[in-house]
Amino acid sequence: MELFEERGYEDTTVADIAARAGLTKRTFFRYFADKREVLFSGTEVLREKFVAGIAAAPADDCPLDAIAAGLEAMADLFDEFGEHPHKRQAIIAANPELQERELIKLSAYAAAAAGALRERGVAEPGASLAAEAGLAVFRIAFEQWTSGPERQDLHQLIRDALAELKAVTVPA
Amino acid sequence: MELFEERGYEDTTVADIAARAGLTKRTFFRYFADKREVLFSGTEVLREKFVAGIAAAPADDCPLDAIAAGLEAMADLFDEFGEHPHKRQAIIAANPELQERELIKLSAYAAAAAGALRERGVAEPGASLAAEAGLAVFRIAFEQWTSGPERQDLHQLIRDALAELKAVTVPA
DNA sequence: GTCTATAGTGCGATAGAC
DNA sequence: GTCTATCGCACTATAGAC
Repeated sequence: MELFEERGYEDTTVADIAARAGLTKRTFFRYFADKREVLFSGTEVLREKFVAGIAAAPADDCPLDAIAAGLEAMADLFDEFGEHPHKRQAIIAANPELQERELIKLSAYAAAAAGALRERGVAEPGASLAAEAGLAVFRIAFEQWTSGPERQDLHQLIRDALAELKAVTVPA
Repeated sequence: MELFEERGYEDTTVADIAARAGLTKRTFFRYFADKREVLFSGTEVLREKFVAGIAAAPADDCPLDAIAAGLEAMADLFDEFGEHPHKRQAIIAANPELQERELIKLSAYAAAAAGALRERGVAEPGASLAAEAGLAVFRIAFEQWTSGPERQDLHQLIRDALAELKAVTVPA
């Protein structure tokens, strides 16, 4: 993170990162599958919270509301991360290759969420659709949270986005 | 496509591709920003159809239905492509890096669709949410179309997925 | 067209923990 | 003595500079 903030992601080589950590390039690649992954490892906690939140949602929640419960559970974690998510997101926003990795991670979250819904008895393709729609809610809320003017409440942004999604899916 | 089908994407080098086309590696990179892009260039037509379809939707369509109209317009094109989309998708499905590129392209479609909705007077963040949800519909329908058992109707799959999405967003 | 930097891999050597 | 982490080095392919 220090190096990425100093010189930017592209101008930081894996050798630079390894040297700063007191290791060699070879060892870096023992821990991270590729250079991008260094910014994305350690996010398994988020997915676990997400999935657990879906499982713990009230049984009579509709699929999308169950996903929303998972998103809010996940949002709890962000409250404890301080400035880190904002800095990290700024780096990602500046690099298309990092955005690609971000998208595939979110896509994995959607797949996990769809699985959690199926556990609740939701059939396909409804489970996958609700999961993807829920992730759309998260993307928009998170984007507002990181790029927005001041310290906003991520939970509230998620709830607002969810209501907004429901509003655009019914005839005007 | 020939080389990718013969040896797989990973085991085909840019030099191989260039040689098969009677060109040099350097010329390949004049046409394609990177190796992956060779499978994704030429898709601008799809996005244009998509956006035009949204603009042409009935004025009283709700945002999501306008997106659906765009998706169906885009689906018209696939009817003319024969076996190509299925072959292409099989190659993409086998390679995570290609999936990343696919996701960022779809994300660009969503951004374009959100723009088209704003042209129709839909405010943010509703426009982006409807666009992302609509793309979710496309992803699921397209996935069924390419991986499904037999020659199915993409239009019908899109309509079904749309109905399914609406169903999972309302209380049970 | 040439030349170079960097990502990423394969393999073997080495050192330390238990 | 075994197991594991790091290292060193050679090598290929992408990608970009000139």
